[in-house]
Amino acid sequence: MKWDTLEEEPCSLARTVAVIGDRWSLLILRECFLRIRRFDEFQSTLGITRHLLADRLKKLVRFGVLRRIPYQESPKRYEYILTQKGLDLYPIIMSIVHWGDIHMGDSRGRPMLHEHKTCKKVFDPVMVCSECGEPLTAKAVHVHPGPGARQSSPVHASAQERANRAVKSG
Amino acid sequence: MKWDTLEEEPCSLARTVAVIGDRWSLLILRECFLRIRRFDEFQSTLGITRHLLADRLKKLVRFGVLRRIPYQESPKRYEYILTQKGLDLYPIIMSIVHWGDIHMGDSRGRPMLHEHKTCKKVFDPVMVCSECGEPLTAKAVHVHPGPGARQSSPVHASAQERANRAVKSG
DNA sequence: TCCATAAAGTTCTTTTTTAGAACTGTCAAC
DNA sequence: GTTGACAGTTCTAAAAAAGAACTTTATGGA
Repeated sequence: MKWDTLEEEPCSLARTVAVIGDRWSLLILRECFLRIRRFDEFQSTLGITRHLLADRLKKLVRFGVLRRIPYQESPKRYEYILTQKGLDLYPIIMSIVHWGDIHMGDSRGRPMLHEHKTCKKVFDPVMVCSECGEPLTAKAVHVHPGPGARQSSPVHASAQERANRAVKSG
Repeated sequence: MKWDTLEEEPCSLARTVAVIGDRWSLLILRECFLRIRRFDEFQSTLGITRHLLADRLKKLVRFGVLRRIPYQESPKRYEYILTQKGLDLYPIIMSIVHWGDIHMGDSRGRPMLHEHKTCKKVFDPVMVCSECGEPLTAKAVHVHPGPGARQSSPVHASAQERANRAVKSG
């Protein structure tokens, strides 16, 4: 599969994975939510190679997740800040962190705690149904094709599979 | 950064990324939640190379996300099913899908719709605070170190950065 | 003037991963 | 006794990442 075709798949997961589905992008976004903004800050905090960092930042800007804005002239320097589209990634980041808290912890306890400014309490994120407010589980959800589904084919068949079908039917 | 040290970082995001932070793992897990279980099913649905699929399945089993169980003898055949640890990834998958629905859609509408069996309605996932039940936003959350945080260092400084520090202080 | 430092990259070479295709082993069915 | 399914493994070529040095544009001293 070519990764540049992934974002065209009729699958919202595949399309999102095209944007943030690699290790560095997720770590970069984590830093963004921790108020990191500048190239060298990302580089020294993450230990990512400068080449890859430049590449990933470019990609995130291209997809509208980050915006590159100048913070000084002569020499021109830029920083990277989350757009609204980027801020909307928060539930993804939080659910990833929460799963790690529950399933990948060591004996020392959680690396970080999250406090809700609204209620002043340390909290966990909970995913609920927008309609009834009940917590969601995989077993309580039924999935069916929507208007953007591909006609009569697997949910996100690959380029390779489409080629296979073309051969079989041709 | 070596990826095999990622899971030891004092950061729940990094630890989770060590397990599911690559494109194929996320796509494989999506298939798992759509009831795909067998090697060739994964392979033909996703178009992943057999080599990588074997590798990723092995990794997910090693981390306890999937369990490899025989479904027939002679010849022995196995299928891969989600453990509870794997099922707990559901909020991550759902929030990824939802972000794609909102931000990566095309004119045709959503590829898939989700119906909550409990209330019988098509829904969106919403992330709320476990303590007060209000929807969460990045700006309303304050992050501070927990008991498992690294002492006086960046949240998830890399092996490279630790080496740098060692050089500076040595 | 010359040197050092800083930020934000780019360039280069080596190493690791991935793609793509074919091959293996074990059985069942025809 | 040949075909086909399943669950992989092996091979080579291509792509991506690691690791380190270099570039550019400017500031701040000695």
